[in-house]
Amino acid sequence: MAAARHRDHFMKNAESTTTTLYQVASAAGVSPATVSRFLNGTAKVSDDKRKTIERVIDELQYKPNRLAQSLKMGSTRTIGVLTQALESGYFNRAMVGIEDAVKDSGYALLIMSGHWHADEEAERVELLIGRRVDGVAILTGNMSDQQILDFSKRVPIVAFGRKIKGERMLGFCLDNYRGACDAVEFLVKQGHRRIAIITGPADHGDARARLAGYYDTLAKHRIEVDPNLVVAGDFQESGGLLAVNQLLAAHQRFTAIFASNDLTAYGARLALYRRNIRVPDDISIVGFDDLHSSMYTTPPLTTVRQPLYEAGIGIGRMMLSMLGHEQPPVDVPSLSLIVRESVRLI
Amino acid sequence: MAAARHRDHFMKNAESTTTTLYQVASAAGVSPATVSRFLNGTAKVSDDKRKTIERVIDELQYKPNRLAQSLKMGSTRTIGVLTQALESGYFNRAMVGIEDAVKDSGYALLIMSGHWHADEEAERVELLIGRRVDGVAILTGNMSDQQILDFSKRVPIVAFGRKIKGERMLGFCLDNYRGACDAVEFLVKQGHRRIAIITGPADHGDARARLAGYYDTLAKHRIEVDPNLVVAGDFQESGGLLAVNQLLAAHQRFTAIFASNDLTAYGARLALYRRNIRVPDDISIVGFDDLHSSMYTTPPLTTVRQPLYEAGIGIGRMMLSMLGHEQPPVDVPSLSLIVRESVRLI
DNA sequence: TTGAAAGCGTTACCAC
DNA sequence: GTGGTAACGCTTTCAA
Repeated sequence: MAAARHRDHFMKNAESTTTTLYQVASAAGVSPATVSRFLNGTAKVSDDKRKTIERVIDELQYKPNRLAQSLKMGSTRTIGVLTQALESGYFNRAMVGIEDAVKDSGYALLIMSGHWHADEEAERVELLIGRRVDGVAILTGNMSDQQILDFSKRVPIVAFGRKIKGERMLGFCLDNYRGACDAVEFLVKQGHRRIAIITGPADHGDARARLAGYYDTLAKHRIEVDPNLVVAGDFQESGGLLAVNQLLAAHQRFTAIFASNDLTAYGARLALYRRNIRVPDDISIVGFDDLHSSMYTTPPLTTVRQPLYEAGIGIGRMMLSMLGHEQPPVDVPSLSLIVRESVRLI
Repeated sequence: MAAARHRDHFMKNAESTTTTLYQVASAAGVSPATVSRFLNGTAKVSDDKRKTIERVIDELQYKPNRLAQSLKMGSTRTIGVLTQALESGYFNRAMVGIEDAVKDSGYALLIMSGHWHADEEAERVELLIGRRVDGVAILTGNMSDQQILDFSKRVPIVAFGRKIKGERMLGFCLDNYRGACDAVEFLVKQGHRRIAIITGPADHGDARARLAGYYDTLAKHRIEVDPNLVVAGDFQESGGLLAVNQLLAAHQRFTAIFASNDLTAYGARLALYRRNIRVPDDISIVGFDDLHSSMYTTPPLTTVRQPLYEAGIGIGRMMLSMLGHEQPPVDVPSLSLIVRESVRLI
């Protein structure tokens, strides 16, 4: 499809005639100020004038130009959102929450993704600010806290996955550590002692918290951790698959796997399937995140649910409230273990 | 978390001082016009002036106000995207394509979702237009072609999943019918005769095309279709699950299931798992879409791949080219059957 | 209640 | 090359 060819065709008649408030005013025989006042309810407008203005407005199909409004008022009524990947079920769950939170506020979301790359993230935020968003929501990522704090001098920020707080900046986290403790605790309670963990990226805060939860819970139960059972993943299915292959190739003995996130669990589960190792009969698996699809894996995955949607609502509301709009309180539930069918009692 | 409480704290010192081009001009001892010319390379600027301007600009950390630019130039360099759900792996794959296509163009994406509801979709497009996007990309949805055509009088549109064409509007589809034919053909070639289909929503064009492919392919092979084997789904996992339950409860005989999309296949697969029916040993499944996760289901799903990413690239490029930016051609590959492990030869 | 007019921060035309 | 200045479409004093 030679896209370029369409150009000439489409460029002509590109001038959609836009009605301006000024035109409405003169057609209605009043001043622009009056029309503006009518539109915004800024002041009382006499009944007869209001009538004609109303009529003219829909005769002319007048729609205010938000650009001009924004320029004048210094607010675009737009919230920038820095996500990491448009295709991530994890982030998008939160995104839906944000979307719902701002739905009726007149704010729109300007979404950009940083792909877990600090430089790219900073560049996107810069872009967002350049576009004069009223605030930006940052979903985790790899920028330093200081970078974000600096940005918050230029624009209000709410950061998800950070505990930083500042003048015009709010940050909040879910307790990944506790979630991981719960998961491992559960495994232990089900009689598992040799529990492998497939970690997330080493530079990822959440991944580290989950790993810490693993270590500490094992320690708490005086279970010695076998370093051979902690193997690196990457929060992707492929990493989980590779990790299990590696475990198996090295003939490690283990009865359960704690996958640092659900995607990892999916990969792990496939690796097991390939070798005819049954889940949970032979090996138990617990994941982390509770992606929607974890309800439909075979077997359905026991996993730690992150209240991402609620977190999204929280993010949206916090932003709105920083922007001066009264918001109802939101309580983000804590992480909770969802017991399904991928763990067996031994 | 009582979001409202933060307000007072954050509202003060909300006035970030923004440097304007005018300030740069006077600090550099030149006219605004000159600064503008320098910034945009619109005309030659003498070396000494350029030097001072450059210096002043980064002393003052000047960043042009895009709002003012947009107002003046009549272009926001923003493309509106109407998707259906922020959380859909299907749409988001295309979204990533769009994102990549416009990445270096200076355009940003303003994304809104219509949730498959014609009214909401129209409302969003209206919002998008109100925000003066330069063009809008519409990803399927339930608006009528005429509605879209009407919108295209106000703003350039590229519509994915529609075959309509207009003055300032381009539409293109993937060939769902052919894809479905390929899927069913494959099943038949593998020896299946009693093939159930779990359909998508009846009012969904793609779903209907897939159903038609099912009927026609069976007919082509002189296989009589048993109406009991066509059961309704909803493009969600739950629908697939229910459908299979229904099939099984009615004691229908069948050796294969054609799921109208991958989510449906996941649900179907779980229903089978619950009854200890093996896939593909007892029942074969083929899906449609080839979501990323279909590579990691157990067994990995045989499915029809939709080149959504490439379609996204196409959408982005078509948009850009309608907007007057020369674009490289893109060829969107056709649908193709990805044979994995969920179908058995009988 | 209403209007005139001064911006908001740019760009671009018209002179010089 | 460069400066003055009129827009772009709106909101909001300030007067009347």
